[in-house]
Amino acid sequence: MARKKSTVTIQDVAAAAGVSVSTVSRVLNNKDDVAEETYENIQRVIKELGYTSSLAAKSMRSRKTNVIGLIVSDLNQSFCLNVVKGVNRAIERLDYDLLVYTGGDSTDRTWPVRERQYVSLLNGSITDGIIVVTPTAETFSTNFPLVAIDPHRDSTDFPAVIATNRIGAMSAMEHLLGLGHRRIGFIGGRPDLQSAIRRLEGYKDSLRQANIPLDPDLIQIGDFTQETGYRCAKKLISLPERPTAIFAANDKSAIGAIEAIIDAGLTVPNDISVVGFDNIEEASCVHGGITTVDQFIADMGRVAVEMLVNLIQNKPIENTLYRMPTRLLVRSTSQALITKAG
Amino acid sequence: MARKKSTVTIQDVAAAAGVSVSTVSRVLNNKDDVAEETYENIQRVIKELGYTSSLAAKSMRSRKTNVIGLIVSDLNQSFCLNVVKGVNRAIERLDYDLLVYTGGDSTDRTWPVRERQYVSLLNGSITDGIIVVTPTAETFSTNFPLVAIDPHRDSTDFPAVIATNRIGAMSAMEHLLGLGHRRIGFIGGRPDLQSAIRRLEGYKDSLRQANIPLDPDLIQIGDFTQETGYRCAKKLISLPERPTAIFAANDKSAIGAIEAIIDAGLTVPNDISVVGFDNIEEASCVHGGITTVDQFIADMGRVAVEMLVNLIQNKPIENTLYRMPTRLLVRSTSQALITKAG
DNA sequence: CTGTTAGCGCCTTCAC
DNA sequence: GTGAAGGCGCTAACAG
Repeated sequence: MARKKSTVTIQDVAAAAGVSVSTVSRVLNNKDDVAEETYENIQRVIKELGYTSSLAAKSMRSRKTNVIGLIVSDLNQSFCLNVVKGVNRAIERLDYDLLVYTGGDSTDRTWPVRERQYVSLLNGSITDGIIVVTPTAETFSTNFPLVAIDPHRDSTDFPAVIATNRIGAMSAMEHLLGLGHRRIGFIGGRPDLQSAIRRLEGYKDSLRQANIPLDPDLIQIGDFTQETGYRCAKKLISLPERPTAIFAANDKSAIGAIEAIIDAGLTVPNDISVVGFDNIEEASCVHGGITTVDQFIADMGRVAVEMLVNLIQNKPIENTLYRMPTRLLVRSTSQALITKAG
Repeated sequence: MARKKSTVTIQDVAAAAGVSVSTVSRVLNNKDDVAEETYENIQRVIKELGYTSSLAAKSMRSRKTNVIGLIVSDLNQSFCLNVVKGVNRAIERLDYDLLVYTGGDSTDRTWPVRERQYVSLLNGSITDGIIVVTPTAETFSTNFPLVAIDPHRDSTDFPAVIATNRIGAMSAMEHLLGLGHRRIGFIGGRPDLQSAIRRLEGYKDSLRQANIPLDPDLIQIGDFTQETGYRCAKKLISLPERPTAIFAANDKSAIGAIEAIIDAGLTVPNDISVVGFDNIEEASCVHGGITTVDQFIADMGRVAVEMLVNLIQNKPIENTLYRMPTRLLVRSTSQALITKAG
C-alpha cells in the first residue's frame, strides 16, 4: 500500500509496474496493442495501488469525458425529479455518466446567474454536453452540445424538448366539455413557470372555442403544491355558483382539490369532476385513479439524451425542437355532468 | 466575438488584452498585485469573450475546486431527496458548489460498483470532498475528505451522520403504547435499507419492553411507497383481530395506510391510530396532519456539509459519528384507545 | 509491442 | 506590476 502523496497517479502505477506511463495509459483505455502479460500485470498493480484516473486530467487532454451534465433548478418539483429519472435511465444504457447540478430552490433570485455559470463551468471542462431543465436564460454562451427541456420560448438558440402543455390542457378541457361540464374551475401553477402559463392558455382557449365566457372567479392561482391545491379548491367550492368540474394544472394540485372536495362533504366525481396534469405515480392510486394528462416526463428526458448524444457525436439532428405529445388518461375522477332532473 | 477553437482559453484572453497569461491568472484569482487599470481591462475582455476558466485545468493545477460532490443512490426516495435539499441549502451559504451523482435506482444491482467508482472518479479530480448517502460500501479507497449519511454500520472508516432510527421508532411506539394501544401493526420499509431494519428493531424492542408478545401477522413488509403502504394496511385491517394502531416505517406508507383505512369504511384515528416516520412535507397537511417522527433530514445534510468542510480545511472534527436526534410530532392521526364501554 | 515527446489550460515560483 | 518557464496527470502522436 504505497501512497506517497494523497493521490496515486499514473506515474506511480508505471513505476510500480516497471513500465512507462504510456503503456499504463494504453491499458487504461483498452488499447489492443499491449502484451497479455504486461496488461495483466498492470491491471494487478492498478488494483493494488487503488489507482483511479483523474477525470480532470483526462478530460483536459482528450476532450472527451463520457460525462453528461444536467442542470436543474429545483428537485422538489415532481417535474424536474421525473426528468432526472428519465435522463438517468436513458444514460445508463449508453456509455455515459451523469452529473447533476441543482440549485435547490427555483425561487432563488440568484439562480439565473448560477445557471449560466454552471453551463460554462461544466461544459468545456468535465462534461461532453449539457441538458438544462426549464432554463431561465434564453441563450447560453457555449459552443458545446446543449439541449434544453421545457424552455421558456419556442424558438431558442439550442435544440429543445418541450411538453405540449397548451394542447394537453386543451385535451383535458375538451374531455370535461364533452362530458357536459360548462362551469369548470381552474387551479393554476406557479405563474413564473412556462408550463403553468401554457396550461392556463389551454384552459382559456378551450373555453373560447366552446363559446363559454371566462369567469375570473373560476381561475385560482396556485403553485403546483398539494396544499395550495386544497386551498384553491376550497375557494372554488364556496363560490355562489360552484363549478361542476375542476381542472388542476398538475396532479399535486388535483390531489389537494379532491381532499378539499371530500372535506366539504361532497364527492368526486359525483358532485365535482377533477382532472389533473402530469400523471405522477400517485395519480394512479389516489382516489381510485385520477383522470389526468400524461406528459411522459421521463420520455422527455430520454429524448433530450438522444438529441444530446447525437450532438456530441456530430450526427445530424432531425428535429431541433421536439414536441412531446401528451395523452389524456381517463380514470375515475371525472364523469358526465348529472343534469338536474326535468 | 473571436472564437478560434470551440473554447476560449486564458491564452485568448491574454492575447486580446495584450498581457501575459499569468497576469490574467492573477486577475482570475483576485490577487492584489495587479494595477487597477490592467485589472479592469482584463475583466472587460473576459466578459467580452465570455471566458470561463476550465474546472478541469484549474483543479489539476491547484488541487482545490470549491466543489463538493454528493453521491446518492436514488432520488425517488424522499429521504435522499431531502438530504439533497439540506446539503444544497447548507452549501449555498458557503463558497462551494455542488455536484450530484445519482444512480437513479437503488435497486439496481450495479449500484455498489458504480458508487465506489464515482467516489474515486470525483475525489481527487474535480471535487474537494464527497458526501455519500446511505453508502452500500463499508469502506472507500480514498484518502480524500468523505462523509457518509446514514451508513449501514455504526462504525465506519469515515465520519458519518446517522439518524437515530431505532430510538425514533421507539418514541413512536411509546407514544402509541402510552395511549393504551396494545395491538399495533407495523408497515416496514425496504428490507435492504438500514433505516428500515432499525425502525423494525425499534418496533420489536418497544413491544418487548412493554411485555407484549410479537405477533408476526402484525408485521407487514413494505417498500416505503404509498401504494405498498395501502396494500399492507389492507392486510392488517382484514386480520381476524385487527390492530387498533398502525406504525408505518415512513410517512408515505402511513399516507397509504390512512387511505386504506378510510376506504375500508373506518376512520382515523377513531378506529385506528396511525403514526408515520420522516415528517415529509405532506405529513403536515394530509388528514389534518399525521403524527410522525421528525428525523430532521435536511439537518443531516447540513451537518454532513459542516463536517466535510472541516475535513477539507483540515480542521479537527469533534464527533466522527454524529447522531441526529429525532422528535415525535403528535398531530391528529393518533389518539387514546377507546376501550369498550363497561 | 513499448518508450519518448509534446502539449491540454491553468497556476505558481522566480526573475525582471 | 508583470512576463517567462515549469509542471499538475494524462493522452496522442511518433519512434524504436
